[in-house]
Amino acid sequence: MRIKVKEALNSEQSQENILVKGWVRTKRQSKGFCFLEINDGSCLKNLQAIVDEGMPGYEEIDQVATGASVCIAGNLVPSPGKGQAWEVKASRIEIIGKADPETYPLQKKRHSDEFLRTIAHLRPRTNKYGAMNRIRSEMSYGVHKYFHDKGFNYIHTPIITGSDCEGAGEMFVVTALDLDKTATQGKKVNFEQDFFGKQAHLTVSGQLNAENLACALGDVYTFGPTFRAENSNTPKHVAEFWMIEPEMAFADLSDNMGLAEDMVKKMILHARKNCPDDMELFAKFVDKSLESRLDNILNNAFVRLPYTDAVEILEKSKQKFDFPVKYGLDLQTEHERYLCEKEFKKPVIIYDYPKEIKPFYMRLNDDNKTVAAMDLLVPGVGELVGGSQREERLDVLESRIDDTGLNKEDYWWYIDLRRFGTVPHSGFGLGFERLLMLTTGVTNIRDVIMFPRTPNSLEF
RNA sequence: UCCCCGGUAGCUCAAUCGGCAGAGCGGGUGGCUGUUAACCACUAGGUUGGCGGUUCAAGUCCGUCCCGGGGAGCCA
Repeated sequence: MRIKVKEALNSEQSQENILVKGWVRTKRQSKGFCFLEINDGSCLKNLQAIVDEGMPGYEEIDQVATGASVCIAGNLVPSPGKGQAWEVKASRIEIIGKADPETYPLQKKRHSDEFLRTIAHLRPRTNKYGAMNRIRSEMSYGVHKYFHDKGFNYIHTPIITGSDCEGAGEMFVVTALDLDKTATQGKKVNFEQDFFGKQAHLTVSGQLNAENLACALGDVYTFGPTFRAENSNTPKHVAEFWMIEPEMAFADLSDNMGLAEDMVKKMILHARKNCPDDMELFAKFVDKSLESRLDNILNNAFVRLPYTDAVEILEKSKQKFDFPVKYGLDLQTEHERYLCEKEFKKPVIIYDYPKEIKPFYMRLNDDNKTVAAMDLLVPGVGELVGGSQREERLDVLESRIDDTGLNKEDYWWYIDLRRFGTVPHSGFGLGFERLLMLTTGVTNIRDVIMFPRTPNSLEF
C-alpha cells in the first residue's frame, strides 16, 4: 500500500510492506548499500530509504540521481542513524523516471532566487518553493474558511468586463478579432464587430459586481485572478495576481477597517497553526525577524490615522523626503514607509483621503472634502489593502461621476443600486500575494506566485 | 517608463594599473559496510550576455542592444 512521506514520518509504529513514491532529493552511496532521500511534496521533510546491494532494482541504482522519480517498497522501521526517527528498509526499488545529472539544474546546494526564477517549472521541487506552495494552498483554504465561518457568501465575478474605467490602472484588452488582418488593412479597430459588440477587458477588480451581490446577499467576497496592464517593474507588482474582495451591506468604513485588521491577523494565525514546519523554514532561512514581525502585527491594534493627521505628522517630522508633503497630494512610498516603519512601527490604516485623489465610488464625507477611503500599510510590504465605504446616495454618486468626467450611461446598472433600496456598504481589496509576502517574509512577489506574469516575461 | 548596480564554467563568485581566465560547489571515474549538504583520490568543463569600436594587447576602456537585481511612478 502506498503511503505519503508525511504519513510515514508521522507514523506511530513500524509498518511492513509499504510503498513510497517520490523524487530523489539526494543519494549517498557506499559499497554494498545506498541511502536515498525521497520527497513527494506532502511535507517539507524527506523520507530516508536504505537500499542494500542485491535487492531487486539495485543493479540500476547507478542511474538514480537527484531529481529522479522512484518507487520504493519495503518496511518502515525505526532509524538507527541520527537525524530521523523513521526510515524505509527497501526490499525493492524501481526507477519511474530518470533525471540526467549532467543536465538536471537543481543541485543539493542552495540556489539563488534569481536563478530559480529561470527554472520556474522545477523550482517547486526545492524546499523553499515547496513550502511556499503548501503555505499558499493552506492560506487559500484559510481565506474561504474565515469568510465561511463569518457567514459570507463566496461569489464569482466576471473576469471579462465591459466596464471601461474604474480608476484602477491600465487594462488588458480581450478580443476575438483577427488583429493581423486589422493591421494589414490599416484600418482602425471596430470593436462593434468584436465578440461582445463592444470593447472588452480583463478585470481589474470585481468590486462593482460584488456590490450588486452584497446588496442582495448581505456579506459576500470574491477570491480570484485580477489583471493590471501597468508597465510596472517592481518586487511588489505582477500583471496577474489573486485578490480577495469582501463587500458588506450595512457596513461603514469603521466596520471595513475592523474586518481588514481581523482578517490579516487571522490569516497569519492560520498559517502558523497549519504550516508550522514550512513557516519555520522561512523564519530560519528567509527572514530571521519573521517571528517577531508577525508577533508585532498580532499583538498590536492597527493604528487608524486620518489622512489629514498623517500629513501633519509628516510635516512635523524631522525626516527629509524627496517628494513634497502637502494636503491634497497623494502619499508617496517614502511617506507611507516612514509612517508605518518609523513613526508607529506597526500596521497603519490611513483613511479619509481628499476626494480629488480617489475614485468616484468612494463615499463623500460630511466635510465635502474627503471620502471614506482606507489603505492598510504594513511594514515591509507597503499597501496590503485598499478599500472604502461606497457612495450610496444617488445624487451624490451621479455628480461624482460627472465631476470625474465619466459617462453615467456606462454605469447605469451600478447606479440603479442607489435607486432601489440603497444601503450603506463597504468593502476592500486585499492582494493575496502581498499577504503571502507578509506571512513568509519573502520580499519579491515573483517568488510567492509560481508562474509570475510581469512585463516581458511569459515563459512558463 | 525613468534612475542606479550587475552579467566570467551547470550554480555561487574571484581575476591588482588594460598583460597567460581561477576557486568552491555540482558533474564524471575509481574507492569506502549506517550515511545525513557523507567522505577520500583522480578528472572533464569557458565565444567572459550579443554586436560594434579604441589598443601591440580587452573579462577589464568606449558605444549600443538584450537579460537580471534594487529604487521610483502606478497599485493590491
